[in-house]
Amino acid sequence: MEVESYMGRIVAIDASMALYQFLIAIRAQGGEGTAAAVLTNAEGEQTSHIQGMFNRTIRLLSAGIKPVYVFDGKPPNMKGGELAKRQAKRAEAQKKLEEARAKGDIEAIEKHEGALVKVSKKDAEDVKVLLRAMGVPVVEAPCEAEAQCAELVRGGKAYAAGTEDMDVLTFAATRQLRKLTFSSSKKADQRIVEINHARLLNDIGLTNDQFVDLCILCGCDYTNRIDKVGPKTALKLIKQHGSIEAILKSMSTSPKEYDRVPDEWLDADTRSKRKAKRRAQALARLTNTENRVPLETTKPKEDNNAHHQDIDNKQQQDKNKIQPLAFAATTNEIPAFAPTTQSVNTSTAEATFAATTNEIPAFAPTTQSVNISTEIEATSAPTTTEIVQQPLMTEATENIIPMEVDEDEFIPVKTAELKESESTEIELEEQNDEDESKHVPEYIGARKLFKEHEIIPAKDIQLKWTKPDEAALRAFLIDKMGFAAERVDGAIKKLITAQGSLKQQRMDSFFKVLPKKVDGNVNKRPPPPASKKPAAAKKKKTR
DNA sequence: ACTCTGTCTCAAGACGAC
DNA sequence: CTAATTGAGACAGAGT
DNA sequence: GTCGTCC
Repeated sequence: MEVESYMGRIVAIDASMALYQFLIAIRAQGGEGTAAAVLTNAEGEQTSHIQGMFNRTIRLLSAGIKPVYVFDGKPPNMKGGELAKRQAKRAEAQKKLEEARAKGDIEAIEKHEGALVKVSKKDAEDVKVLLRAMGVPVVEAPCEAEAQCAELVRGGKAYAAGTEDMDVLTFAATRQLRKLTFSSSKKADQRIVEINHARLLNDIGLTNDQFVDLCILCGCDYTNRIDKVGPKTALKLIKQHGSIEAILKSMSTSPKEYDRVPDEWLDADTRSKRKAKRRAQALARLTNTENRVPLETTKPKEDNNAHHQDIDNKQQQDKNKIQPLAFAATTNEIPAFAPTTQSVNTSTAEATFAATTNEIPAFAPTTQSVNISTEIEATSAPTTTEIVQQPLMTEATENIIPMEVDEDEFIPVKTAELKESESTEIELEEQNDEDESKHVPEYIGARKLFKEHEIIPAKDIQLKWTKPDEAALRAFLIDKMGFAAERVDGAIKKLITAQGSLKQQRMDSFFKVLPKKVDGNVNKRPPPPASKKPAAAKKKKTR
């Protein structure tokens, strides 16, 4: 769509997301031997986000679009499992950044700084001050901003949610606008993309409930996923069975498939049964060495092997330790750091054989190691990095051993090691046993978050665009943030003009009764003028 | 040959003078 | 503890 | 359109 189509429309925007992007994108070019950095005022406070928000808002208003900015509240409870991963990642970036600084590696510094960008509470507060002075409404969401944006649209307070994040559709926003930054517009791929929720559901032939399930299957922020189920398969399964429950039930008839369902998705009962079974298998492995015999030897092709080596080496250099380990576990390849690297090329088949045999009961060679690591990550507390690395390290090392050690002396050694790692794992599981009985399958929690997210009802929100407070703006931007007075004055002039012309209503509101649109009436006929095919409306998220 | 998933890497604003 | 990403595109590998 | 600059 062209910008002009949205003249007079109210658009709800996730402010935190926007601020984050400004902080990443708006940087002063580093001089000689200096990394690019965010803009700051004399006190060293970040100002990039102020600059970005100020400009963009004026731009939107000038185009006749009325923005309402929605700020995040408290994060939802559920992100617990994911949280640990993110913390680990962040800590890693922090470390790398310091290393890069020590070495004076500009490129690396910039890269890792980008990964550490954050929007602090203060940054958000500053922007709220700015927006209020501009006469633009601000909404403080109790929880996730995307959910609140969706509510504003559903409740008719806004025409659409303006965000790149597909989650708003899962939150059932009536409409989403993407690429709202019509910068030097008119180019085909610069045009605003409108996605209509009802039409989307109609096109893919799902109810909203099913659509939510589909999004969960494809992978949302709140849950693990079923291995080997991506967008296509998920859609197929939902169409076939109608709900996640029905899909799980159907999968449960095939042990191989059911094994892919993450523990967290099972109800307490099934879950503890599965764990008991795992424990039994672990014990059996320890006591009965004959179990190690059967397997399928998947021979890697020579050239593939070379390729993986290459990747491993690279990862070892510039990635954290968890990743190469996980990689190795998944593929049964030998990690590059392994002491026995030399023998890899000559006896790949043997190595693979050994790795597979030691580890895993014949039915699912690759998934189990993955499951184990997920499990540990999910159950471990603050000290994630340590806990995760230990067992994986033991595992990986142990995979190597058989190549060099004689069977006879190998068995006792290996048993001892195994015992150690197994016990760690079991211990971790047991820590969780008290929660076990009240465990609710993860996908149900996610569903609840999408459908009953904490929000302020749209009817309780009044949005007003008022004349800017010129004095307040000058005080804030010039005196506090150190912006150039001349520029600010010029911008304020634009702002006043834009705000003034907002008073004019949309043309069609003079002769049409429906004010905001053909709402949520599911599958009512799609409005004629809508964008081309919302084929781009595939939900995808992999984290 | 084709389809799908999983993984990795990357980029992420806007103004205004020219 | 305060912080937080996201999506797209390219590509390899598994499965059919 | 590109490019340097915004703080």
